[in-house]
Amino acid sequence: MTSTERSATPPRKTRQRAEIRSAVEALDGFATSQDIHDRMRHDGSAVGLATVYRTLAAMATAGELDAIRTPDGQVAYRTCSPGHHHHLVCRTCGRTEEITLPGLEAMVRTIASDHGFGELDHELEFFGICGSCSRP
Amino acid sequence: MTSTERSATPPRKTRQRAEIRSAVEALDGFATSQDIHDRMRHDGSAVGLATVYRTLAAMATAGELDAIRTPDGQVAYRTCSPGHHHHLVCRTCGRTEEITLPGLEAMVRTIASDHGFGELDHELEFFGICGSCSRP
DNA sequence: CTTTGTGCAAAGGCTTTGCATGCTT
DNA sequence: AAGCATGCAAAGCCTTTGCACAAAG
Repeated sequence: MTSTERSATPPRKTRQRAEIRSAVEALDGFATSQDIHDRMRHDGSAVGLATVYRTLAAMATAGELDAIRTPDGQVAYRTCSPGHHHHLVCRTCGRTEEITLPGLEAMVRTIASDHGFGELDHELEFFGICGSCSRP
Repeated sequence: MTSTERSATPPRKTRQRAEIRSAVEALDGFATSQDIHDRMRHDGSAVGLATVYRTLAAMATAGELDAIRTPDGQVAYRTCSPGHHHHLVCRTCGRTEEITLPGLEAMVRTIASDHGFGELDHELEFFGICGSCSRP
């Protein structure tokens, strides 16, 4: 059931995968698979949409990308340290800022293990109204 | 654009709406529109799925419910919790535990205002694997 | 009586999947 | 040569929407 593959075959090096990686790394914010596909086509590379979906999902699973869900339900990816920072998204203009919550990690880990939970996935995004939008 | 209705017509009192409200309030965790629809049918009430979707969305907009998105993209609702607590959801068995993150509120508020953000909506749910599921 | 809510079913949008072919190893 | 990766298109899934009827105010 659960993916307990011992050592999955390493991904093959293909032109598409390389281009997709470049496209994602060129982004500074979050982008959906379709956004990335568009960007790539605009950039001259021809890659199938399905491939973009598959590759991004795989990269996210491999921990190379972070994936979040936008309020309207789309999946957005971003290259970022799978490390410890989250995002503050303005739900009016969409502007995104990175934030760090010092101490949160430890706090959560403690509480989680306290409840017997493991493999904690801290999907943790904040949505608010940024200064420009709240002060007309 | 933004819903700045001065005082929209108050919602009418219908049997369906009452039943939907009961169903949602009877839940302790999160439930999708379909979950609630199932529960209701199981409970003997006949309400259209579309009505459940519409009603829950309306209640969420009205601030009577909180809505989050599960990792797999569905919208889940819960009755607005009076206090500041969040949830730890097992992504294998679905079991939900309430957790409190002492100090988080202040932490977030500080950081948010630091970035000029207001009306912070701290939708903050954790998904992990509970003890029973990780230890077969 | 007028207006909003409900039901059913079809449409919509994002994402996944099947299958044949191409390319990596 | 063998097998994963890719492409295309079709299918899937959750959710929304149109329209006619029933119910609330």
